[in-house]
Amino acid sequence: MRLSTKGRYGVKAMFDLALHYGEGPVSLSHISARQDISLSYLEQLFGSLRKEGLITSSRGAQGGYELKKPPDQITVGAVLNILEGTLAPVACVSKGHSQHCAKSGECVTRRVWESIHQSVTDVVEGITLQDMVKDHLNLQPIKSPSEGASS
Amino acid sequence: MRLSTKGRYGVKAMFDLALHYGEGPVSLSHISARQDISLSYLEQLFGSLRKEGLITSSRGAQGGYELKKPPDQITVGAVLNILEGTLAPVACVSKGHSQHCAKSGECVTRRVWESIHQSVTDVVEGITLQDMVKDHLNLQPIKSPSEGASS
DNA sequence: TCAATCCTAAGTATTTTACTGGGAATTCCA
DNA sequence: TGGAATTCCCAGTAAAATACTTAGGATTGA
Repeated sequence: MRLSTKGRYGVKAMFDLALHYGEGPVSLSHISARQDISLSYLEQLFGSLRKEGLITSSRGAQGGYELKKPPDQITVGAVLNILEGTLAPVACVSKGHSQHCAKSGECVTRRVWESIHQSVTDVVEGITLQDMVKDHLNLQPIKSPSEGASS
Repeated sequence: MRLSTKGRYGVKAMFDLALHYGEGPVSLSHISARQDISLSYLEQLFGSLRKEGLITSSRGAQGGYELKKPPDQITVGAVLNILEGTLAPVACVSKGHSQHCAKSGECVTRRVWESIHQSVTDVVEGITLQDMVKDHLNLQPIKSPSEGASS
């Protein structure tokens, strides 16, 4: 039940974009450095995310990527679905899966997998990039030049 | 986020044991035939399940496996935890994982993975083999009033 | 022009998965 | 007592998936 690096890196990278939302395009080299992810691997992931309409790109110098929608309108689930393919624990309960076993109607294990799938889906569809940004700001120690609060 | 065959087969097989709970040992060759799982692969899985105390074995002719506890005291989660290792979507939120990244305290992605892990755990810990048996009996078309449950 | 950047496809080493095989030990039953 | 049915154990292995890297082309701003 492990998430692959695609999903993990993808969420981290999208969070990074959310953190800089509204500041113009962010280059992959910056994300690569900040989040410690291989640049060329990121290129792959962002290709998929762009094709699926989550981000827009601008080429050339000073180019980069931006979220296509505000962070509160992009869920972690959307990112994971694109990069992981599906979050179904077994193939037979995933959405695009057309052919199912003859016994699917009376299959009790299938019901278990459906429950897992549903709960995972509910969780990830319920978390937006904006939520992550908010969390981040709360967790972050406040750095104020005037106060000089140390921790 | 796929479950491996170990987890899938393991739950199916344990469900089979639950269905025959109280009828003496069930041999792997029977489970193999009924659930359509390779016998020698099942041997591997049952080795783990036995070592972890979910089932007991009796060797020799007429031997086999039995649930060590009643079906309502064995959860799907217990089975999956043994066979899948852990249900954590990323290593850093799994239980036995001691070393964590320096930033774990302020890691927002980690919180996402924790939420997923928690929800999956809640679901699978909340389903017992008894629940599956009950479901199975409900789904099963009633065959004949005179005949009892023939499985 | 040139450097920074996106874009794409292909290649590859490593790891994981999903088994299979061989054989030893144990136990029931005829 | 012998043989069939079973668990038990460990090692091997083919195929698939993962996690990248490499190479190079296309685009754009300064």
